[in-house]
Amino acid sequence: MTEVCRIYEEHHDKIQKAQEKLPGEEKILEMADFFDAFGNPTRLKILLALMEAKELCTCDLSAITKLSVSAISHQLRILKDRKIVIYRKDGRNVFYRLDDEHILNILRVTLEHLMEER
Amino acid sequence: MTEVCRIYEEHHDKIQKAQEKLPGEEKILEMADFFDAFGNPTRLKILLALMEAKELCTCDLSAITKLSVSAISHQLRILKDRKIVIYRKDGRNVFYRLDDEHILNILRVTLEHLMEER
DNA sequence: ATAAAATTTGAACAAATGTTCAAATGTTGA
DNA sequence: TCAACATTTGAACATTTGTTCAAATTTTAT
Repeated sequence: MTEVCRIYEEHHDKIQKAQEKLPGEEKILEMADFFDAFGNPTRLKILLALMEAKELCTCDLSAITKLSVSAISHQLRILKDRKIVIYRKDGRNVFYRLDDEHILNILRVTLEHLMEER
Repeated sequence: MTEVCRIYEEHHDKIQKAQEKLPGEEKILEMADFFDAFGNPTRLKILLALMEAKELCTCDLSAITKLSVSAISHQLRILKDRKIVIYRKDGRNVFYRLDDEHILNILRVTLEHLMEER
């Protein structure tokens, strides 16, 4: 499993340094979960819609994305659990927003990146 | 499938505007694939290691992450296909790097975000 | 030429994911 | 109190994903 190539000696310092600087397993799982939340078309549509509209209820999101209310609700739960959206109840509606400026930022930087031709 | 709640009328403009501003399906799939690449612990470890070390070969990455060379290679293929890393062959080694500054940026912004207590 | 080294590839398999459908929950207005 | 509405939830199911293992490639050194 952890074979090692011959340039191991040569690269030893580099490897050790990188290993030390790697965040702990727990932090890495948290970070992967965070990115994973953006890495699904349905969830991403929700986030992009919230980017435009600031605040939308489950039903609005279903209308915008043309996906079932149930599918949207299941995905909203994941986004909620991962602290990517926050919600506010008003009567029988539940309104969702992006959690903070960072989320908006990450979406913006990435959109920008993907818009560049390569 | 596409039920509509009673506040549809009230939210109609908001919904239409959000729908118009949503990127096309293809762009959304591309963007989701991009994020998805970061959303897996193994791939994220690879990226974080490359963030520190600039350039590493398959075997280095296996040593740093303590995962099998084969597992690393499979994941490197995905990162390569999605233009997140680039590679350079040197003899029997293949050296990988982050594709560009944007990738580094997104990793930095996200690390920063996750480091904030909430 | 040949053997060893570094990496890639493909098949197989278990685990995780995302949608659908039906039912449950909570809320409002009559 | 009841019916309609908005949302959530759970089970089921097909699809996708990620690792392992063995075999194939490619390159170097002898």
